[in-house]
Amino acid sequence: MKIATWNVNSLAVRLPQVLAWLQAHPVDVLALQELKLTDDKFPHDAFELAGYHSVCFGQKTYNGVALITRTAARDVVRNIPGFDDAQARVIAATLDTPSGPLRLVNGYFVNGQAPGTDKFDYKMRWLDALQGWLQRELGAHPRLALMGDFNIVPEDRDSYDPVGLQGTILHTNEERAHFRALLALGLADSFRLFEQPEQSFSWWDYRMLGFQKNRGLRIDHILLSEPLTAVARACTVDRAPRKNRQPSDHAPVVATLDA
DNA sequence: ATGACGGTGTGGCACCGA
Repeated sequence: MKIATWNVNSLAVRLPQVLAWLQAHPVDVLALQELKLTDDKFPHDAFELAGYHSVCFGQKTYNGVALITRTAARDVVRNIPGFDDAQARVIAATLDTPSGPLRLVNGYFVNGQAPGTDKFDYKMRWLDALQGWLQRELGAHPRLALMGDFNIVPEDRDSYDPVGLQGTILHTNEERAHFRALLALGLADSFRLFEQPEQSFSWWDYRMLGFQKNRGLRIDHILLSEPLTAVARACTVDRAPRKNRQPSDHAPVVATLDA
């Protein structure tokens, strides 16, 4: 099976591209971030016509996440239980597969603006809460994938300018420590399970010909628990949609699992 | 040092993203 994540930067604008991508890449799971629309405007019908179920958690203008799935999802959780959050950033659900239940956690992680700001503090509190909740989730759901826009550059090789951007947002030691803490829960970065081209990124700035110059960051990730890591067969970034006429600034990331 | 690009909202622009 294939599971994918894509920050679409407004589903209202990107819906035709998402549907076209799904037709060309009929993945079993597509985790979407930055819907930028409320639940009453979510296009469930369009996904149903394409052969998909959908569950969403949106809000006006900012944030918003959804899970698009071939089979119906159950046990849907919105945001991090016990963490009071005005922003819609997490949706989790379970799929029943021939290999057993598969828990999906889709997150639009906090950006954080800059170290020392209120937004950065919020990012740290949000990451603390996520980590505690995921530890419990992993106890309850051995087959778990944590996927989404992490807004964290895990290592220097995941940035177009690791020296110039050292210590700046998405690159700080604090953010990277949180990423490693997630791995320490028993998760693996599926992208690094396989050989990859150098300078592989998942986001490029709209400005200054960022994509054309491949000045990007790898901030969209699919982390797999141990039973899923054992059956992982590939993980790739699909750069093609970034070349569309009206692209998201992010590209989809796709992981392939046996069974 | 700044702004560049794109999306949203209700605007004559500001805010936010990464």
